Amino acid sequence: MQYQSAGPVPAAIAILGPTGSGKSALALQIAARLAVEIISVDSAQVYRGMDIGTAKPSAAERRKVRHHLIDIREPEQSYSAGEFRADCMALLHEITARGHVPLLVGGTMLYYRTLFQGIAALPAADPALRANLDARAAISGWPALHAELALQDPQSAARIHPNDAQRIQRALEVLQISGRPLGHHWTRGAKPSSFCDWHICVLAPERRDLLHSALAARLDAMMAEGFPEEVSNLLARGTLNENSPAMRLVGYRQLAGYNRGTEPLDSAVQHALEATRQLAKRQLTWLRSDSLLPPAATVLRGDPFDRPAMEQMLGVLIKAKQPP
RNA sequence: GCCCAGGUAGCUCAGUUGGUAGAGCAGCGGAUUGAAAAUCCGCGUGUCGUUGGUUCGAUUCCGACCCUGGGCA
Repeated sequence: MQYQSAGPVPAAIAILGPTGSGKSALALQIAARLAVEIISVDSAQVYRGMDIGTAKPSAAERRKVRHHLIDIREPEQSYSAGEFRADCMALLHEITARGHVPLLVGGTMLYYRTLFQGIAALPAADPALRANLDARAAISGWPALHAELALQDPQSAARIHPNDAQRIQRALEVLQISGRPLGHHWTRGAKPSSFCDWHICVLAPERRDLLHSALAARLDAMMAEGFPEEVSNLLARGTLNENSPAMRLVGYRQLAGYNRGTEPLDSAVQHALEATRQLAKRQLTWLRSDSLLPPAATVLRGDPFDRPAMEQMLGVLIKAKQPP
Protein backbone atom coordinates (compact mmCIF):
# COMPACT_ATOMS: atom_id res chain seq x y z
CA MET A 1 0.00 0.00 0.00
CA GLN A 2 2.75 2.44 0.84
CA TYR A 3 3.92 2.27 -2.76
CA GLN A 4 0.79 3.81 -4.23
CA SER A 5 1.79 7.23 -3.02
CA ALA A 6 5.38 6.95 -4.21
CA GLY A 7 4.71 8.37 -7.65
CA PRO A 8 3.24 7.31 -10.99
CA VAL A 9 2.57 3.63 -11.56
CA PRO A 10 5.75 2.30 -13.19
CA ALA A 11 5.52 0.54 -16.51
CA ALA A 12 7.98 -2.29 -16.43
CA ILE A 13 9.15 -5.18 -18.57
CA ALA A 14 9.95 -8.60 -17.16
CA ILE A 15 11.68 -11.50 -18.87
CA LEU A 16 11.21 -14.92 -17.37
CA GLY A 17 12.44 -18.27 -18.56
CA PRO A 18 14.44 -21.30 -17.50
CA THR A 19 18.19 -21.12 -17.14
CA GLY A 20 19.94 -21.08 -20.51
CA SER A 21 16.90 -19.91 -22.47
CA GLY A 22 18.47 -16.64 -23.59
CA LYS A 23 16.93 -14.16 -21.16
CA SER A 24 20.05 -12.02 -21.00
CA ALA A 25 20.45 -11.95 -24.77
CA LEU A 26 16.88 -10.74 -25.20
CA ALA A 27 17.39 -8.16 -22.46
CA LEU A 28 20.40 -6.72 -24.30
CA GLN A 29 18.42 -6.50 -27.53
CA ILE A 30 15.74 -4.57 -25.71
CA ALA A 31 18.37 -2.37 -24.03
CA ALA A 32 19.70 -1.48 -27.48
CA ARG A 33 16.39 0.16 -28.33
CA LEU A 34 14.88 1.39 -25.09
CA ALA A 35 16.29 3.41 -22.21
CA VAL A 36 16.19 0.63 -19.65
CA GLU A 37 17.89 -0.30 -16.43
CA ILE A 38 18.10 -3.99 -15.70
CA ILE A 39 17.01 -5.52 -12.40
CA SER A 40 18.40 -8.99 -11.94
CA VAL A 41 15.82 -11.41 -10.56
CA ASP A 42 18.33 -14.05 -9.66
CA SER A 43 19.11 -15.50 -6.26
CA ALA A 44 22.61 -16.57 -7.38
CA GLN A 45 23.86 -13.43 -9.09
CA VAL A 46 23.54 -11.51 -5.84
CA TYR A 47 26.85 -13.05 -4.73
CA ARG A 48 30.16 -11.31 -5.31
CA GLY A 49 32.91 -13.52 -6.67
CA MET A 50 30.46 -15.98 -8.18
CA ASP A 51 30.54 -14.88 -11.78
CA ILE A 52 31.26 -17.73 -14.16
CA GLY A 53 28.96 -20.34 -12.65
CA THR A 54 26.04 -17.94 -12.30
CA ALA A 55 26.36 -16.74 -15.92
CA LYS A 56 26.53 -13.17 -14.71
CA PRO A 57 26.43 -10.46 -17.38
CA SER A 58 29.94 -9.44 -18.40
CA ALA A 59 31.67 -6.27 -17.24
CA ALA A 60 31.24 -4.85 -20.74
CA GLU A 61 27.53 -5.54 -20.70
CA ARG A 62 27.20 -4.01 -17.28
CA ARG A 63 29.04 -0.93 -18.46
CA LYS A 64 26.65 -0.56 -21.37
CA VAL A 65 23.45 -0.97 -19.36
CA ARG A 66 22.98 -0.28 -15.69
CA HIS A 67 22.31 -3.49 -13.74
CA HIS A 68 20.87 -3.81 -10.23
CA LEU A 69 20.79 -6.49 -7.54
CA ILE A 70 24.00 -8.11 -8.77
CA ASP A 71 26.97 -8.46 -6.37
CA ILE A 72 25.03 -7.20 -3.38
CA ARG A 73 26.04 -9.99 -0.98
CA GLU A 74 29.16 -11.82 0.12
CA PRO A 75 28.96 -15.60 -0.39
CA GLU A 76 28.84 -16.04 3.39
CA GLN A 77 25.63 -14.01 3.57
CA SER A 78 22.09 -14.88 2.64
CA TYR A 79 19.44 -13.04 0.71
CA SER A 80 15.74 -13.71 0.66
CA ALA A 81 12.54 -13.41 -1.30
CA GLY A 82 11.25 -10.80 1.12
CA GLU A 83 14.39 -8.69 0.80
CA PHE A 84 14.20 -9.01 -2.95
CA ARG A 85 10.67 -7.72 -3.03
CA ALA A 86 11.52 -4.68 -0.95
CA ASP A 87 14.68 -3.93 -2.94
CA CYS A 88 12.90 -4.40 -6.24
CA MET A 89 9.93 -2.20 -5.32
CA ALA A 90 12.28 0.62 -4.40
CA LEU A 91 14.21 0.21 -7.66
CA LEU A 92 11.06 0.19 -9.77
CA HIS A 93 10.26 3.65 -8.50
CA GLU A 94 13.80 4.99 -8.63
CA ILE A 95 14.32 3.86 -12.21
CA THR A 96 10.96 5.23 -13.28
CA ALA A 97 11.74 8.54 -11.61
CA ARG A 98 14.95 8.71 -13.68
CA GLY A 99 12.84 8.40 -16.81
CA HIS A 100 14.03 4.90 -17.57
CA VAL A 101 12.12 1.67 -18.03
CA PRO A 102 12.77 -1.05 -15.44
CA LEU A 103 13.66 -4.32 -17.20
CA LEU A 104 13.49 -7.33 -14.91
CA VAL A 105 15.53 -10.32 -16.03
CA GLY A 106 15.94 -13.60 -14.25
CA GLY A 107 14.88 -17.11 -13.42
CA THR A 108 14.18 -17.03 -9.71
CA MET A 109 10.47 -17.56 -9.98
CA LEU A 110 9.73 -17.22 -6.28
CA TYR A 111 11.17 -13.72 -6.41
CA TYR A 112 8.86 -12.89 -9.29
CA ARG A 113 5.98 -14.36 -7.37
CA THR A 114 6.60 -12.02 -4.45
CA LEU A 115 6.29 -9.13 -6.88
CA PHE A 116 3.37 -10.36 -8.94
CA GLN A 117 1.30 -12.01 -6.21
CA GLY A 118 2.56 -10.32 -3.07
CA ILE A 119 4.10 -11.82 0.02
CA ALA A 120 2.93 -11.94 3.62
CA ALA A 121 4.61 -9.74 6.20
CA LEU A 122 6.51 -12.48 7.97
CA PRO A 123 9.30 -12.33 10.53
CA ALA A 124 12.77 -12.54 9.00
CA ALA A 125 14.98 -15.59 9.41
CA ASP A 126 16.72 -16.03 12.73
CA PRO A 127 20.06 -17.88 12.34
CA ALA A 128 20.36 -18.79 16.02
CA LEU A 129 16.87 -20.21 16.09
CA ARG A 130 17.52 -22.20 12.91
CA ALA A 131 20.75 -23.59 14.34
CA ASN A 132 18.82 -24.68 17.39
CA LEU A 133 16.17 -26.43 15.28
CA ASP A 134 18.89 -28.08 13.17
CA ALA A 135 20.50 -29.43 16.31
CA ARG A 136 17.22 -30.83 17.56
CA ALA A 137 16.49 -32.39 14.16
CA ALA A 138 19.91 -34.04 14.14
CA ILE A 139 18.90 -35.87 17.32
CA SER A 140 15.24 -36.70 16.82
CA GLY A 141 14.73 -36.24 13.08
CA TRP A 142 12.52 -33.85 11.13
CA PRO A 143 9.41 -36.02 11.29
CA ALA A 144 9.52 -35.55 15.09
CA LEU A 145 9.62 -31.78 14.65
CA HIS A 146 6.81 -32.13 12.13
CA ALA A 147 4.78 -33.90 14.82
CA GLU A 148 5.52 -31.01 17.15
CA LEU A 149 4.38 -28.58 14.48
CA ALA A 150 1.16 -30.54 14.13
CA LEU A 151 0.34 -29.75 17.76
CA GLN A 152 1.02 -26.02 17.53
CA ASP A 153 0.08 -25.29 13.92
CA PRO A 154 -2.04 -28.11 12.51
CA GLN A 155 -2.81 -26.24 9.29
CA SER A 156 0.84 -25.85 8.32
CA ALA A 157 1.63 -29.39 9.40
CA ALA A 158 -1.11 -30.71 7.13
CA ARG A 159 0.32 -28.78 4.22
CA ILE A 160 4.00 -29.54 4.80
CA HIS A 161 5.40 -33.02 4.19
CA PRO A 162 7.17 -34.60 7.21
CA ASN A 163 10.35 -34.88 5.12
CA ASP A 164 10.40 -31.24 4.08
CA ALA A 165 12.97 -30.05 6.60
CA GLN A 166 13.20 -26.54 5.27
CA ARG A 167 9.50 -25.75 5.49
CA ILE A 168 9.05 -27.45 8.85
CA GLN A 169 11.89 -25.34 10.16
CA ARG A 170 10.43 -22.15 8.75
CA ALA A 171 6.97 -22.86 10.16
CA LEU A 172 8.41 -23.51 13.63
CA GLU A 173 10.62 -20.45 13.34
CA VAL A 174 7.68 -18.16 12.56
CA LEU A 175 5.72 -19.74 15.40
CA GLN A 176 8.51 -19.18 17.91
CA ILE A 177 9.26 -15.61 16.83
CA SER A 178 5.71 -14.34 16.49
CA GLY A 179 3.69 -16.76 18.57
CA ARG A 180 1.34 -17.06 15.59
CA PRO A 181 1.01 -19.75 12.93
CA LEU A 182 2.01 -19.04 9.32
CA GLY A 183 -1.60 -18.95 8.19
CA HIS A 184 -2.32 -16.05 10.53
CA HIS A 185 0.30 -13.92 8.78
CA TRP A 186 -0.78 -14.95 5.30
CA THR A 187 -4.28 -13.61 5.69
CA ARG A 188 -2.89 -10.21 6.60
CA GLY A 189 0.16 -9.58 4.46
CA ALA A 190 -0.69 -10.32 0.84
CA LYS A 191 -0.30 -7.30 -1.40
CA PRO A 192 -1.76 -6.70 -4.85
CA SER A 193 0.46 -6.42 -7.92
CA SER A 194 -1.43 -3.54 -9.52
CA PHE A 195 1.31 -1.09 -8.56
CA CYS A 196 2.91 -1.76 -11.90
CA ASP A 197 1.90 -1.98 -15.57
CA TRP A 198 3.61 -5.23 -16.50
CA HIS A 199 4.80 -6.33 -19.93
CA ILE A 200 5.97 -9.88 -19.46
CA CYS A 201 8.03 -11.99 -21.86
CA VAL A 202 7.92 -15.69 -21.08
CA LEU A 203 10.62 -17.76 -22.78
CA ALA A 204 9.29 -21.32 -22.88
CA PRO A 205 11.24 -23.77 -25.06
CA GLU A 206 8.99 -26.18 -26.93
CA ARG A 207 11.74 -28.76 -27.21
CA ARG A 208 13.47 -29.94 -24.08
CA ASP A 209 16.27 -31.57 -26.08
CA LEU A 210 17.31 -28.20 -27.52
CA LEU A 211 17.37 -26.67 -24.07
CA HIS A 212 19.45 -29.58 -22.78
CA SER A 213 22.07 -29.20 -25.49
CA ALA A 214 22.22 -25.45 -24.88
CA LEU A 215 22.83 -26.15 -21.19
CA ALA A 216 25.59 -28.64 -22.00
CA ALA A 217 27.28 -26.16 -24.31
CA ARG A 218 27.05 -23.41 -21.74
CA LEU A 219 28.56 -25.60 -19.01
CA ASP A 220 31.43 -26.50 -21.36
CA ALA A 221 32.04 -22.80 -21.91
CA MET A 222 31.99 -22.15 -18.16
CA MET A 223 34.57 -24.89 -17.64
CA ALA A 224 36.78 -23.32 -20.29
CA GLU A 225 36.44 -19.93 -18.60
CA GLY A 226 37.74 -21.31 -15.32
CA PHE A 227 34.69 -22.35 -13.33
CA PRO A 228 36.71 -24.89 -11.25
CA GLU A 229 39.16 -22.14 -10.25
CA GLU A 230 36.30 -19.89 -9.24
CA VAL A 231 35.00 -22.65 -6.96
CA SER A 232 38.41 -23.35 -5.43
CA ASN A 233 38.89 -19.63 -4.77
CA LEU A 234 35.61 -19.58 -2.89
CA LEU A 235 36.47 -22.64 -0.85
CA ALA A 236 39.93 -21.21 -0.11
CA ARG A 237 38.23 -18.49 1.92
CA GLY A 238 37.65 -21.16 4.53
CA THR A 239 34.37 -19.55 5.51
CA LEU A 240 31.98 -21.61 3.44
CA ASN A 241 30.65 -25.13 3.91
CA GLU A 242 28.12 -27.30 2.11
CA ASN A 243 25.29 -25.67 4.08
CA SER A 244 26.11 -22.14 2.98
CA PRO A 245 23.44 -20.96 0.55
CA ALA A 246 26.16 -19.94 -1.91
CA MET A 247 27.70 -23.41 -1.96
CA ARG A 248 24.36 -25.06 -2.60
CA LEU A 249 24.09 -23.38 -5.98
CA VAL A 250 23.97 -25.49 -9.11
CA GLY A 251 27.47 -26.28 -10.32
CA TYR A 252 29.23 -24.91 -7.25
CA ARG A 253 27.92 -27.71 -5.09
CA GLN A 254 29.05 -30.39 -7.55
CA LEU A 255 32.44 -28.85 -8.31
CA ALA A 256 33.08 -28.50 -4.58
CA GLY A 257 33.10 -32.30 -4.47
CA TYR A 258 35.80 -32.35 -7.11
CA ASN A 259 37.74 -29.66 -5.26
CA ARG A 260 37.69 -31.68 -2.05
CA GLY A 261 38.93 -34.71 -3.96
CA THR A 262 35.86 -36.81 -3.29
CA GLU A 263 34.77 -36.91 -6.92
CA PRO A 264 36.57 -37.04 -10.28
CA LEU A 265 36.16 -34.00 -12.51
CA ASP A 266 34.19 -35.65 -15.31
CA SER A 267 31.69 -37.02 -12.83
CA ALA A 268 31.34 -33.68 -11.03
CA VAL A 269 30.72 -31.95 -14.34
CA GLN A 270 28.14 -34.54 -15.32
CA HIS A 271 26.33 -34.07 -12.03
CA ALA A 272 26.48 -30.30 -12.44
CA LEU A 273 24.84 -30.65 -15.83
CA GLU A 274 22.12 -32.87 -14.39
CA ALA A 275 21.46 -30.37 -11.60
CA THR A 276 21.18 -27.63 -14.21
CA ARG A 277 18.58 -29.60 -16.16
CA GLN A 278 16.62 -30.23 -12.98
CA LEU A 279 16.69 -26.53 -12.20
CA ALA A 280 15.37 -25.74 -15.68
CA LYS A 281 12.58 -28.29 -15.21
CA ARG A 282 11.49 -26.71 -11.92
CA GLN A 283 11.52 -23.28 -13.54
CA LEU A 284 9.33 -24.58 -16.35
CA THR A 285 6.91 -25.97 -13.77
CA TRP A 286 6.64 -22.46 -12.32
CA LEU A 287 5.99 -21.03 -15.76
CA ARG A 288 3.09 -23.43 -16.29
CA SER A 289 1.57 -22.63 -12.94
CA ASP A 290 -1.27 -20.14 -12.79
CA SER A 291 -0.15 -18.75 -9.43
CA LEU A 292 2.88 -16.92 -10.80
CA LEU A 293 1.95 -14.14 -13.22
CA PRO A 294 -0.18 -11.13 -12.31
CA PRO A 295 -3.72 -11.37 -13.74
CA ALA A 296 -3.68 -8.00 -15.49
CA ALA A 297 -0.33 -8.20 -17.27
CA THR A 298 0.39 -8.12 -20.98
CA VAL A 299 2.02 -11.50 -21.52
CA LEU A 300 4.09 -12.48 -24.57
CA ARG A 301 5.05 -16.13 -24.78
CA GLY A 302 7.62 -17.47 -27.18
CA ASP A 303 9.99 -20.31 -27.88
CA PRO A 304 13.55 -18.99 -27.49
CA PHE A 305 14.81 -21.52 -30.04
CA ASP A 306 12.40 -20.20 -32.65
CA ARG A 307 14.19 -17.17 -34.14
CA PRO A 308 11.22 -15.62 -35.96
CA ALA A 309 9.07 -15.95 -32.85
CA MET A 310 11.72 -14.10 -30.86
CA GLU A 311 12.02 -11.35 -33.47
CA GLN A 312 8.28 -10.93 -33.36
CA MET A 313 8.21 -10.79 -29.57
CA LEU A 314 10.89 -8.12 -29.59
CA GLY A 315 9.02 -6.11 -32.22
CA VAL A 316 5.71 -6.22 -30.34
CA LEU A 317 7.41 -5.21 -27.14
CA ILE A 318 9.36 -2.29 -28.59
CA LYS A 319 6.26 -1.01 -30.34
CA ALA A 320 4.26 -1.15 -27.11
CA LYS A 321 6.92 0.61 -25.06
CA GLN A 322 8.19 3.18 -27.53
CA PRO A 323 7.24 6.68 -26.48
CA PRO A 324 4.95 8.29 -29.12
C1' G B 1 41.56 -71.67 -29.28
C1' C B 2 40.46 -73.13 -24.04
C1' C B 3 38.77 -71.76 -18.95
C1' C B 4 36.11 -68.37 -15.66
C1' A B 5 32.66 -64.35 -14.73
C1' G B 6 29.02 -61.42 -16.77
C1' G B 7 24.97 -59.82 -20.56
C1' U B 8 17.87 -57.72 -16.75
C1' A B 9 14.94 -50.07 -17.33
C1' G B 10 18.83 -44.57 -20.53
C1' C B 11 23.15 -45.95 -16.58
C1' U B 12 24.87 -49.05 -12.20
C1' C B 13 22.95 -53.34 -10.39
C1' A B 14 19.36 -56.67 -7.38
C1' G B 15 16.00 -60.69 -8.13
C1' U B 16 12.87 -64.70 -9.78
C1' U B 17 13.87 -72.63 -5.29
C1' G B 18 10.16 -72.20 -13.19
C1' G B 19 4.04 -68.76 -12.87
C1' U B 20 6.93 -62.70 -17.73
C1' A B 21 10.68 -58.50 -12.50
C1' G B 22 12.52 -53.86 -8.75
C1' A B 23 16.11 -50.46 -6.31
C1' G B 24 19.44 -46.20 -6.73
C1' C B 25 20.73 -42.60 -10.26
C1' A B 26 19.09 -40.24 -14.77
C1' G B 27 14.54 -38.64 -17.07
C1' C B 28 9.37 -36.87 -16.68
C1' G B 29 5.23 -34.51 -13.84
C1' G B 30 3.90 -31.57 -9.46
C1' A B 31 4.33 -28.41 -5.05
C1' U B 32 6.58 -23.82 -3.93
C1' U B 33 5.20 -17.17 1.23
C1' G B 34 12.58 -14.13 3.99
C1' A B 35 17.85 -20.57 2.08
C1' A B 36 14.24 -20.91 -3.81
C1' A B 37 20.14 -22.41 -8.44
C1' A B 38 16.87 -24.17 -2.03
C1' U B 39 13.60 -27.95 -0.19
C1' C B 40 10.01 -31.68 -0.86
C1' C B 41 6.35 -35.08 -3.25
C1' G B 42 4.74 -38.43 -7.24
C1' C B 43 5.71 -41.53 -11.77
C1' G B 44 9.08 -48.08 -13.28
C1' U B 45 6.42 -52.95 -19.75
C1' G B 46 11.57 -53.62 -19.87
C1' U B 47 11.91 -58.69 -27.02
C1' C B 48 15.39 -60.19 -18.67
C1' G B 49 21.84 -61.02 -25.21
C1' U B 50 20.06 -64.44 -29.58
C1' U B 51 18.24 -69.14 -30.74
C1' G B 52 16.80 -74.22 -30.03
C1' G B 53 15.29 -77.91 -26.18
C1' U B 54 12.73 -79.67 -21.60
C1' U B 55 7.93 -77.99 -19.52
C1' C B 56 0.98 -76.78 -19.11
C1' G B 57 4.29 -72.50 -18.64
C1' A B 58 11.37 -70.43 -19.42
C1' U B 59 13.97 -64.26 -18.01
C1' U B 60 14.93 -68.49 -14.45
C1' C B 61 16.86 -75.30 -16.01
C1' C B 62 19.84 -77.57 -20.36
C1' G B 63 22.46 -76.94 -25.31
C1' A B 64 24.44 -73.92 -29.14
C1' C B 65 25.74 -69.22 -30.76
C1' C B 66 26.87 -63.79 -30.22
C1' C B 67 28.94 -59.83 -27.22
C1' U B 68 31.93 -57.75 -22.90
C1' G B 69 35.58 -58.27 -19.09
C1' G B 70 39.51 -61.35 -16.80
C1' G B 71 42.79 -65.55 -16.97
C1' C B 72 45.55 -69.54 -19.64
C1' A B 73 47.79 -70.58 -24.13
